Amino acid sequence: MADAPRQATIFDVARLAGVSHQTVSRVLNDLPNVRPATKARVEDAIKQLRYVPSPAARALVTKRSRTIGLIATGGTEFGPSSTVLYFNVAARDARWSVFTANMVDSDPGSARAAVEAFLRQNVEGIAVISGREGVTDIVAGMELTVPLIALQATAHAGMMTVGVDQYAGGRAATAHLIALGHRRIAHLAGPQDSVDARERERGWRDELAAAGLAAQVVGAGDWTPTSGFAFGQTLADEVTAVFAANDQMALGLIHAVTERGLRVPEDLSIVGFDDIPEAEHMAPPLTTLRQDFERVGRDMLVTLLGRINGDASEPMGPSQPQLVVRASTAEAAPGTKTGRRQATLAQAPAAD
Amino acid sequence: MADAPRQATIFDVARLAGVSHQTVSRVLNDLPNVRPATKARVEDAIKQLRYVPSPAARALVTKRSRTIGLIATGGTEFGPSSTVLYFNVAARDARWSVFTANMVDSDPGSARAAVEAFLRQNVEGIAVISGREGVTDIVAGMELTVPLIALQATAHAGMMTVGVDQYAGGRAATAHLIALGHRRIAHLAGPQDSVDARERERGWRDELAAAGLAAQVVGAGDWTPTSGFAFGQTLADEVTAVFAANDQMALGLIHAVTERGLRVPEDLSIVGFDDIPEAEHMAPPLTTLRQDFERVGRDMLVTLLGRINGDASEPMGPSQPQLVVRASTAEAAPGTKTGRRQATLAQAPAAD
DNA sequence: TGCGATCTTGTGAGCGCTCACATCCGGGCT
DNA sequence: AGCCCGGATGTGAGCGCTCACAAGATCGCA
Repeated sequence: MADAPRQATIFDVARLAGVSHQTVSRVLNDLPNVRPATKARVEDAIKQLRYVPSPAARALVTKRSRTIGLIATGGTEFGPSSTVLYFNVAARDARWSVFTANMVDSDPGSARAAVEAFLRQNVEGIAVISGREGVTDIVAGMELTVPLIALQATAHAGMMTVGVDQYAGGRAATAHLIALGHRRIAHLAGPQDSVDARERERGWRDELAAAGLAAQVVGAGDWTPTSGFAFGQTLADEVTAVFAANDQMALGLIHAVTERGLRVPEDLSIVGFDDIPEAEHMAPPLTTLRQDFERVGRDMLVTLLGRINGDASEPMGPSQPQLVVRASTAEAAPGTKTGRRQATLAQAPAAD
Repeated sequence: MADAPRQATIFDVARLAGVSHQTVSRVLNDLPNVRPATKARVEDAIKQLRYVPSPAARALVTKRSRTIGLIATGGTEFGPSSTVLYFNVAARDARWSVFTANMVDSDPGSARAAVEAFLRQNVEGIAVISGREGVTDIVAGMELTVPLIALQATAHAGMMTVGVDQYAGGRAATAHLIALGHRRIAHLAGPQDSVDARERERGWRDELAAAGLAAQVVGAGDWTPTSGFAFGQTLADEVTAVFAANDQMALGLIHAVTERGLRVPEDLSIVGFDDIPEAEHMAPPLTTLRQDFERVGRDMLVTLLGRINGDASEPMGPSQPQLVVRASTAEAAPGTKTGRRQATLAQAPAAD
């Protein structure tokens, strides 16, 4: 309900300012060769009429829209959703609009359909925030006419990526455990269609190899606490430490092993990944690798806008995850590395 | 890189089909009075040319855009982000596009700016997924010319709401604790600018009153685990149960009281709210109230589209949260309700 | 003082579509 | 056979803007 006196058009402004519509357009687009006095008059008229240019009309003729399409998978997981959040925030700061398409499944058809819908809307760039290789591949394979940016993933021609060095994170997590004296370090990996998951696993393997240790026990979860729980139920006894590919799985894992009578970290050290807000308050507080999702989201936007504006420079390299040591990791028990299953006898509560 | 033989226009289709552009338009918009044979010819041409109508041109003349603006606050919290997710999914299913504006702060100016940007883009409706009263108020106060929908919140003229019955959830949580024999039931509320938080608190108060119990201890957190932790550090001894306004705060609370030597649920029962994926695997698994965010997101979209299409029917009523009983609540210890601080002596680990 | 070079401003077309209206066609009626 | 009516199709205008170009104003220099 309102005063609907028809939005003012560029002609209304021109008339009020006593100039031609083209001059108004010049002012609008900040083109040179407009006398300051004229410019001021026009700006005045604009303000007076509360005029705002029509994006539709503008898009119709310029084929530009100041709009970006964003494809996101990962549901409500902390990492993806933070990245999406800050991508959006950065876009708004830059006065760009963003269309979002969330995929719950990784149905290739719907990814393709989303891209086509974006293109139809004249988006000037597309961002893919998805760990799922499939989705990124589909989009990258579409011979887009607009710049495309994705989270670090397998490289595709013409596609830029931004992200966090997952491999380094995997190594750091493992190195931390090795430094504590652990020798049997299992890995609870993420889903295999996630590049991040594979990179973390590769870091774990390489770090283990560098220390002359064998990489044996590896399980694959699906990022959920429940999959971590399942892994914990079947974990072999001789393992003294686990590097879980994310914090949520670490939580489920802790739950499972605690239920089996093991203590964390006395009997089993656990490292997570992400540093979700809950990590600090888990029982015990979780040692993990923090990723700077805010930075990733912003970098993606900035890099994409740069490319849209013809800036051919390379995107900035991946940022480094940061090890946050809390209470879920401890020195490996010296001496025997088996038979600790029975060790869970009562102790007086430790004072602070 | 690409074949850029200029997108086909409606005229190209018309020429190929041997009809006028207007007939093509009729087919496009599914208008009556087109001979089936003609229609078929046109559809054929469309397919052949891979023609897709230009939203910009269409929007320019119709003032419609098949686009919705979504304002979201709440960052990466599970509830809001799930709701946003399913709203987006439902929109895509309905072949509508959605612009998203995330607010990190509740700066009134930026909410207003977001709405104006939406309007400029000819959005046909606006949705606000925000617990923060401020944001909703701002938008509701803007005399929009398009339908507006928001999460359940204070009613505003012309604004529809959809949501979950938070009050009922508060009562159910409290009733559960009362049924277990608790008499000193504290509440850890959410931020006071959240209608949901206040409704949950009101439910707690009313249920307590209905049972003839006094509502004394109440703290206000900010939804984060850390604020729950702080509350737990200062919780009075005589309290035997806490209803926390969300699961994350419950987690921090558990952490704090555990650190103080209390056991959950033996010494303190705790109920959360939301049923985040982590709840099931907390230590102990959390009793909580599940909200169906997927339904809320979908309902918002459906209701909004209905209103856009002139459907004046009332939105469906709020859905009911569901109590999920896990291990963080137990019968109140009979007899003394004080002095239990010292009770945390060692016990043999319970077998399954 | 005059004429081209330069700055400033205006004019017209057209982006791709829908809307309002005009025109055409065939069949049922007298 | 002639006429009217309604379904099928075509015509032209115009949404609000930018682009290419033309024209007018200004200035410098000889």
